[in-house]
Amino acid sequence: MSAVTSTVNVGRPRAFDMDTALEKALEVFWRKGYDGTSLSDLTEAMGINKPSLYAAFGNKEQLFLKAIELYESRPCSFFLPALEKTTAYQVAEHMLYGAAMNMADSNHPQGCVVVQGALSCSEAAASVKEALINRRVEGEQKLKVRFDQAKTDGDLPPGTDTGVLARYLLTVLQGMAIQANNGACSEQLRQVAHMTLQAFPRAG
Amino acid sequence: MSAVTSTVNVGRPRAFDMDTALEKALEVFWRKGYDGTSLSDLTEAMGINKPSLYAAFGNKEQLFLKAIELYESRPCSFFLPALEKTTAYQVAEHMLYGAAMNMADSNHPQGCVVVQGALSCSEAAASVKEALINRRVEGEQKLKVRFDQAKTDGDLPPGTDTGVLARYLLTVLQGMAIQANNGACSEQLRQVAHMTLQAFPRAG
DNA sequence: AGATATATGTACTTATCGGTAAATAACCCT
DNA sequence: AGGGTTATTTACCGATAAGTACATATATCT
Repeated sequence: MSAVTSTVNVGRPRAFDMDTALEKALEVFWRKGYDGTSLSDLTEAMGINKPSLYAAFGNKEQLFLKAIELYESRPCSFFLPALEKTTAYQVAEHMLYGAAMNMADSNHPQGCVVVQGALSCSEAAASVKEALINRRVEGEQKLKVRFDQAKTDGDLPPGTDTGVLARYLLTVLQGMAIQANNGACSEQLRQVAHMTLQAFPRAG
Repeated sequence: MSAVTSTVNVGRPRAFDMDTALEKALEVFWRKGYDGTSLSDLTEAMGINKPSLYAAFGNKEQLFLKAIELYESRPCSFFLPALEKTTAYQVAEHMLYGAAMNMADSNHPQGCVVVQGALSCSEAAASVKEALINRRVEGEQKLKVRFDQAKTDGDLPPGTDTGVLARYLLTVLQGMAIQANNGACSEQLRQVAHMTLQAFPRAG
């Protein structure tokens, strides 16, 4: 009776788990980038055939975007949780050390898929490149807003340019993604995190 | 008589200028990355046909590597010249402000082709990815050596960890490449450069 | 049991990928 | 003018790209 698509268990059940298949797709996109990943790479890693992929996820682009969503909502992600810390300094600290830990973790590809998934790319990938830029810019904006709050909280000096501070932090984080791709280990990234905090304005 | 390939003007002369063709190729690789660039993209931009490209430059991979060589030896490149400055601080300053100027320059693609040319890529691009990683790591090593010199010159405090300092600076520079791709303008990158120098140890 | 609905595997499509064979054109040297 | 050498053009190669048609398999609902 309902006009919306029913979600009852009718028809042949899916033979694979969508979440784990999406995890596999994320892993491939992360390692090879959008242009560098073929559908064969994806179906092989996900353990399904192309028609199943298309039926479940739409197409390559939509699969990529869903993988990015998964990436950002994973338990091991560090960006949004860091915003919850009580002071601006702690936010920065948590973000930088979280990145140092996560980006060089050998349990998954190095770096950050939002940075390296479609940086320089073909015209076919232009829309996903834009989507990733938006994610990065929105993250920077969220951090700026958090720092604005910190200013009214009094844990940042009144004269602080929160936009520059947020951009500086994001620049280092994005640079750490490149460093991780260079082969830098967590300890080396931690040292960079430590130096970065030297430039951070302490509680006024 | 000579055993080496003669360079006399024998045979039909090349109808295009190799240097300007290589500039065009660089521009395309810079904008689209190695995987994202097709031979059609290249031949169209360079104004030549595929056999001419292969005869003059070998293949796609060799053309890419030659384009990178050109990139690093261009007059507007800022990394190596900065190493010539007289103090460690001036080296850092020159490098950071040079990057701010160059990476957001709208006369060419944004960012840095050594960073974004083959970050996450297909297996076909694995060798060029390695080549770019080597370039980045070698740049970092050169900067460390320069800072070691600065330490003996007495313009860095004796306790300075030059490896960390070099890595910190490279991290920011590589992050600035991402920021430029995000659409950041030179002035915004200059602000990041300024903040970065806050964490820099001043002359002891 | 039979109808309906969804998922699956196989095989296919069209387009493009990187790369090349072969014929022709344009130069220098004798 | 003719031979030697190299560049250019056109047309092609096999492989792979993303995406799909279709027949079959497996579930629920009546």
